[in-house]
Amino acid sequence: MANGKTKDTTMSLEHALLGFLSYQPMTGYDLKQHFDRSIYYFWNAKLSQIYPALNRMREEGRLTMEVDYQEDRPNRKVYHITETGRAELHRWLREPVDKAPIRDVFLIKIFFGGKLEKEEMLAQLRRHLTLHQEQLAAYQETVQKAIQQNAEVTGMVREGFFWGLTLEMGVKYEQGWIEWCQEAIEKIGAMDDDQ
Amino acid sequence: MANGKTKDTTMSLEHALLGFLSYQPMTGYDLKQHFDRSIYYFWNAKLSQIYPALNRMREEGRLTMEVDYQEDRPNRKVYHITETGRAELHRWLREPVDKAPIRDVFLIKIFFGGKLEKEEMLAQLRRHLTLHQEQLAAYQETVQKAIQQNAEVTGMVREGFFWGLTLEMGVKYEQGWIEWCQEAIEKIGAMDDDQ
DNA sequence: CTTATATAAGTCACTCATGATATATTAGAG
DNA sequence: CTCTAATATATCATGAGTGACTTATATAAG
Repeated sequence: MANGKTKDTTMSLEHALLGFLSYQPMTGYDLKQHFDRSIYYFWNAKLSQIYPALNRMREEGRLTMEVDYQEDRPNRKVYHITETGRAELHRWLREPVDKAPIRDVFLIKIFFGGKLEKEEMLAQLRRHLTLHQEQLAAYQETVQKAIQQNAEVTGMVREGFFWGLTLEMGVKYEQGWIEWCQEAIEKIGAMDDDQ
Repeated sequence: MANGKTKDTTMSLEHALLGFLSYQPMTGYDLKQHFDRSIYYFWNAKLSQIYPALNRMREEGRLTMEVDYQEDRPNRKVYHITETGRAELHRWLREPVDKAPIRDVFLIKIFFGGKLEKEEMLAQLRRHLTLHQEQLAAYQETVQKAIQQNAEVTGMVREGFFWGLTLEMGVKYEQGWIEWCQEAIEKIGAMDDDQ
């Protein structure tokens, strides 16, 4: 308790917002679109979380806000990152981070799977296999192209490389689950029915 | 809004507690030990979460509580699963579940990695590679043995099979990360320094 | 002789995140 | 001609989870 200020080492949402605002000024609504179109598969937030976060960061001087008056539509509150904000983003990006805990409800159901009939368990596994296969296909089709296009249009080649890296992790993750589901289905299929 | 009661479709912690209590009656403290020694790598909880959860479930009739008076130690509150509790556990286990979202802070840092110097990025990746290698080793040594022993001692062979399945997923998960980190380090190493 | 760990039970304040709801306008589909 | 989706902002209730703290006693390690 020597340092007094605990501040924050995490605050992932706020830093993700800073990250997008470091590319260009945006409204809360715009930011939500960016989440939904790029990092949604490993981080996302509702508008009800984004707006208070922007206000907090404005109070801390990491952002400034400018009102874009519109006659036919609701006014846009456009947020700009400040130098303080950029410095904080860079500080946070360099800071080491622990690996994320898994926290998967499905694995609890597998762990206590001995309580279920063979067929009930297989139904759960087959359903999950399909979900992961669909997600993999989505990554390889939709997201892949979205990232490529964005990198080309904006000319952010270096950035595009890192966007691609996260996508590759997503692909690897889904492939792992698919393999595991297939192996598990095989093993359970080979089990004695009375066991 | 036709059904009135929203109740719960998730409530994973409560059902995990029911799962362990379906093996044998236990105290809150015992349950915490079981979490820490088996499913901690994909689900865990603090005692401050477990105690209120047990009280809620007792009020709902899924558990009964019996006080085990001790002279030299604090009294033990031993929780027993009821028939209602067993039925609810079985219902929940059969219920289909969505795949868990990834939610990994490290991937946010990778996504905005274009802001960092090549060496800063490599430091992050090397550190993460080590973390996942250590976790993999822990799974293959400690956890593997713990599950095997428990299955043998308790004679829960069928259960042990499912415990093993979750561990295999843990291993696959870590292997995926390790491969990805190695590939990412290689690619970044091969990048032009001025890029 | 002191400190740390294990056993055993909790409470309380706080953060993070979700879901529901409100308000206001326009463009487009049925 | 009505209804829905999209644009844009925001509040409120609730739930899940963490961390700090409290109260005891027994034992093991330094």
